Amino acid sequence: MKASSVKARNVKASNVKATRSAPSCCAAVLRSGLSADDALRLAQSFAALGDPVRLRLLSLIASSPAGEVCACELVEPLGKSQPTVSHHLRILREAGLVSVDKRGTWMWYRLTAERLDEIRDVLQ
Amino acid sequence: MKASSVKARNVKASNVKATRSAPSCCAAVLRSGLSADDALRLAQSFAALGDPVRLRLLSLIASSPAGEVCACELVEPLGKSQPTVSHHLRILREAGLVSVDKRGTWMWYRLTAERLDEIRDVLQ
DNA sequence: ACCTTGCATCGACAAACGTCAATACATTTG
DNA sequence: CAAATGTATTGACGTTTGTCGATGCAAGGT
Repeated sequence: MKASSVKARNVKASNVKATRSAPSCCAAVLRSGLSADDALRLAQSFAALGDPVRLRLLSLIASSPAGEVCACELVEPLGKSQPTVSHHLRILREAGLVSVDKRGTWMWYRLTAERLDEIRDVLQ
Repeated sequence: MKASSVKARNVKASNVKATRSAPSCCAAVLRSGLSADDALRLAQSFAALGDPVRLRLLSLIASSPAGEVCACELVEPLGKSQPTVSHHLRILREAGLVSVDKRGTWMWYRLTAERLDEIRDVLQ
């Protein structure tokens, strides 16, 4: 019993700065140890998926026959304002989950399959 | 004021068996349409994964040889307070990502593989 | 040039979240 | 019983997040 309760109480210390390189490796996170830094980066990816509007955005883009969707087609089906949709698309972009191609006035979004694969593998 | 109700003796554990729960199947979300309701439920699961502390908790539990870990062993390695760890464990529990077994004074946590599989499949 | 359209950014606001100290609860032990 | 220990809950706090209206900014069409 008494498992180390008298240990340092305040170890706020996130002294972790020795970021392990090989950022994309971290496969099978659920089987090995996970550093605080790795956990933070990964959590940001999952957080990007942790919103219903963003999931519906991904779904809309994914189910497009052409593999890409103009941003102008993403506002109405979601029932959110245009700035809100733009905001969510930005988060997906920054998380590497979608890429965008500007053609004329239009922004065409498509999924980034590699990133989705990476995230999926983490849960393996 | 979530007014947590029941005292989770054995937690409702996995009701996921061969078939998915009642709501809907929502497999391969990224290929078909996603209703607002489905998106909300799914987003809650991803949101549960969207925090570095919770990812490290899952990692610690997953990497345990016995397949389960006493909550008392999860506080110190995270450098967070006991209430904070308890809070995160609750979120993981409610997301169905871990199950808990109370033995004596101790709470033993283990991963819910089925739920992790479900979530992973959604990204397929 | 003007006007129109598509999209991003800004500013503000409420709601949700992560965190901790204090406290309550439950179980084991003396 | 009482004391001790492992966990959960409460209450409070600062921070982050989702949302929208207003605005800015390109690019096209007239």
